[in-house]
Amino acid sequence: MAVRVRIEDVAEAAGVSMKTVSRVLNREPNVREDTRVRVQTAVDALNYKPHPSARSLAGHKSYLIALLYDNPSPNYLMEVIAGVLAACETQQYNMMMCPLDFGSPTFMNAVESMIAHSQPDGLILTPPITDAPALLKRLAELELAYASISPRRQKQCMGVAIDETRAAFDMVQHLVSLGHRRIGHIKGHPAHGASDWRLAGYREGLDKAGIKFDSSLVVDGEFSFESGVIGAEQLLGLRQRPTAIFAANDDMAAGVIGVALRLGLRVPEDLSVCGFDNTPMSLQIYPPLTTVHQPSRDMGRIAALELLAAIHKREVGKMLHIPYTLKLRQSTGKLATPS
Amino acid sequence: MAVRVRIEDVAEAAGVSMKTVSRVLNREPNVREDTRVRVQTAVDALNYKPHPSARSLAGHKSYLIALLYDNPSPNYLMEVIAGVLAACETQQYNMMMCPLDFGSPTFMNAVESMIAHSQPDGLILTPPITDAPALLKRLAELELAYASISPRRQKQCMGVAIDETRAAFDMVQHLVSLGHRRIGHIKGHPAHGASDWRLAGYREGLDKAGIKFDSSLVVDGEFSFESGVIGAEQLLGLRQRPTAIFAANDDMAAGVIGVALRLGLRVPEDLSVCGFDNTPMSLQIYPPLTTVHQPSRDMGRIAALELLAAIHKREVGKMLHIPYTLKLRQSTGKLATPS
DNA sequence: GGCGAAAATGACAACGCTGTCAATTCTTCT
DNA sequence: AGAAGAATTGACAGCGTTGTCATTTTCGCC
Repeated sequence: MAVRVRIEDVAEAAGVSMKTVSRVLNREPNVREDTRVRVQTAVDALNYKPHPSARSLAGHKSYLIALLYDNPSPNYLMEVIAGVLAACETQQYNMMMCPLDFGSPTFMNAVESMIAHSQPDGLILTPPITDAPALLKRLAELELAYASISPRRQKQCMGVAIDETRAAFDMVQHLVSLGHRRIGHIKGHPAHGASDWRLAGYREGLDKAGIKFDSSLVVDGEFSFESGVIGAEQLLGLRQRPTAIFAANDDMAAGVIGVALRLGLRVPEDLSVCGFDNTPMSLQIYPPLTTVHQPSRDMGRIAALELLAAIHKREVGKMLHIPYTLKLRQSTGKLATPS
Repeated sequence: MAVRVRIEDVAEAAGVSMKTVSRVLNREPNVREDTRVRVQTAVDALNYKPHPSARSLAGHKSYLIALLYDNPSPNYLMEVIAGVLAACETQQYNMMMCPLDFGSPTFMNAVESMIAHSQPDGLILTPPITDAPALLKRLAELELAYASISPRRQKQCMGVAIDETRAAFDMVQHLVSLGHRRIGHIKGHPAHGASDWRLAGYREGLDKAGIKFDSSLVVDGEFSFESGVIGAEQLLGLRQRPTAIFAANDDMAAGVIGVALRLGLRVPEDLSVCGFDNTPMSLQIYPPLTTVHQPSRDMGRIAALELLAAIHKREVGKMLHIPYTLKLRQSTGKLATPS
């Protein structure tokens, strides 16, 4: 590789001092428009790229944001990552990945060590790490900025979320509109706020339709395919079994469909099934799954943009809510025989 | 945060010069054992972490490796990432993610720009980016080290792979052992070496079993669920349809199962289906999919370790082959009625 | 036109570490 | 014991930026 172009070279080419080039590059105020143009021209002509480490060292910033996650769905995380990277690119920032074990006793040690070593300028938290009290407390102490994606307690932090309760509510309304009255629900993992919100939306949906809540129709799950299988076995083993099952995510819904087929039930003629998340898999099973689409990539991008803005302006952002979409597919329908 | 502990502080605590501390930290030779211990003790006592940017600036290294990928399966990529991160952690390295569009005319510009900006010490290439001639040529020019995961041409580069041909061969043998003679194959995306290897293994498997190759039983695919659906419709629409279909990956196999169920065929009683990759989805469809497990996490880890070794020792590594596993599940079986 | 204030620019010292090379200490051999 | 050579250690100058603060230029106004 040819020798590196340095800020000094650009300064000479533009006939200004290094510091002025630095100002232009960092969009600092108090630079005359014509010198700004002159510098920018020199930068482009020389194809100058500032040295990240030098910037970081001199500027007392790492130009790094860390993405904290704990074993989420790869599909979900990859979408979030794509969004965060897109946001970082526009602002000369980098993203580092931080896989963590939320439940582990060394969780906070791992976080401390990561922070001490990498010195990120900010963090992006994904569920369920959004809701680790010890972590949030420590970040406040360190005055380290963070943005949360779908945190449980949304009032007190910056970040982005969708109205999951409303989405679940809409989904139940969809089932009701198809004629279903006995609607089962498989809950999500108790550590995730999403589980509560989706259950709440389920209950509100029943209320709205004037259907009495029946606790035997709600079973525990933990977002995994296997827990969906177990939940489905419980629900479909009931004397009066539900005609529709709303699983709190797609993986569990896939488990439900598997059990239904195994039991000789047709989907959706004998049983309607719906999930939440719109994973790629939801289109790859038979029948394609009715679900809720959460714009994860946008959420990653927006969370990162908020975080970067907060880092620059040193002010707190707000929790942003963005729209979701119901994906109505073939796994839900009217009953073949009127119940 | 408290004021940062610097190498100077450690040096003072240990009663040596900064340079000696640096030597201990970087495992350089020519340090007496007792001073090494003394320094290490001071490092631990003060919980000293070297400042990455300062190290990078002074050492003319970025301590960064870049992971290049183009829209692969999220499941696959997340496994690779986990492996690469694990390897990086042990050596004080960082990983950066580089999503790229392999087919785009700006592909090389994107790469150049990333390299110029981030100055990674090495790259990890994932399929199909492993096989971009322009990229490999440029990396050779730049003398930038890289490790390839499952590249098409394995002789000339460092990296890691499994014997995909042999795995496909084994899979066909499995189908033959169940009594199948008319075995269809849906090919993968032509840009991926894997497509060729798996097809080759399919043909070798037929040869071994003394089954004549029938080109009407091999159809094009491109690794997507949808292409699996189309391929299955072709194969199952044949006058004499196959009794088993070996799809070149799991997504396509899922498409095959969907079509089979839609046509009223039972799996595996009327049709055996198998895939490749052992994605989580392969366990979440009904019936669970027979497939080949590729240890992607290990492959990521090993590729990163090779790369880091090469960066340190400035010497070229070799292509490593590691074992795969056949996952025999319920989507393959004997025919219900002898054909 | 001249004055004071504000805007624009520049000089130079950090930032925290490693490379270089010189200085010191230890070995080994005679 | 002394010399040569090897092993170990240290002093110090960068690495390429930005922060600080001084200096110069421009502007508004009487």
